[in-house]
Amino acid sequence: MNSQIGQYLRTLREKRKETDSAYSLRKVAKKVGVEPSYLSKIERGIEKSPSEQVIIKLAKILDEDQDMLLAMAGKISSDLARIIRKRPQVFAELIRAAKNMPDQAVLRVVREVRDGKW
Amino acid sequence: MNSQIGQYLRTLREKRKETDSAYSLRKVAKKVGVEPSYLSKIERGIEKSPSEQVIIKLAKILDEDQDMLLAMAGKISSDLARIIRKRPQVFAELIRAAKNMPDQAVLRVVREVRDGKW
DNA sequence: CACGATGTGTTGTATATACTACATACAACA
DNA sequence: TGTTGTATGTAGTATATACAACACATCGTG
Repeated sequence: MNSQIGQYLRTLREKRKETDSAYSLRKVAKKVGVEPSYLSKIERGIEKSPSEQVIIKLAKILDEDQDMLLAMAGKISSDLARIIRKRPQVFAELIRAAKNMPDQAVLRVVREVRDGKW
Repeated sequence: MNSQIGQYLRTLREKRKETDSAYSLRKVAKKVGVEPSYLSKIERGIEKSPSEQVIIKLAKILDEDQDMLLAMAGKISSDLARIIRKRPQVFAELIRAAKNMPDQAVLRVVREVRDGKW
């Protein structure tokens, strides 16, 4: 099922491994705190997506964006979820409004907002 | 645990029931497609939050905002989740940027976006 | 060529999720 | 007074989630 994130994780790790032997499956698994066999199955898409905790650790170790990895695993950062749940109607409007905007436009809005244009 | 949404649902339903006998627990449960005992437990906060499907049906029957009910149940509309997962980095930035904005400011941004100001 | 490191296969499992089924108890109404 | 509707209590269940434990085969290397 989740061969997406699996393949992606494997590619990232193998690339690192070429120049750094600390990126063997077993060593990464140990750093993350899971069994090697489990990580193996994740990378091969046999196991369903791991927990948010595990994904975040993998993101840090592999130096990847955690929001993207979580999305590939079909999840959403719990901090984002919390923000939305606090004001569900307002954020629902915001997200649905931005749905069809090109990235650039969204990011321009983000910058304006950050500059305190409100 | 979820006495929040439970109490809220019960209040809504009981209010309706005062003037419309179609809003008994049993009848609402039947409309939703769940066992009365299950709905009873949800309303009393004994049962964990129901599925998105059930919440959406309840929102329609009780004429409430489904994003809010979902949020009260600790969930996020799956359509919103899908939008975010398609472009996780962009939307993560947007949401985090809007985190501390007052509702009014967010809604102004929404209006601007809707008016095609991009 | 022995030995450690590496990846994988198999099996099991604790916990959570999202309910159903059925029995009991009360209350009104005819 | 009986039956109909209403809420609740107890027990059980199917499915998913998120892993661990351990044995096994291979591969490099010192």
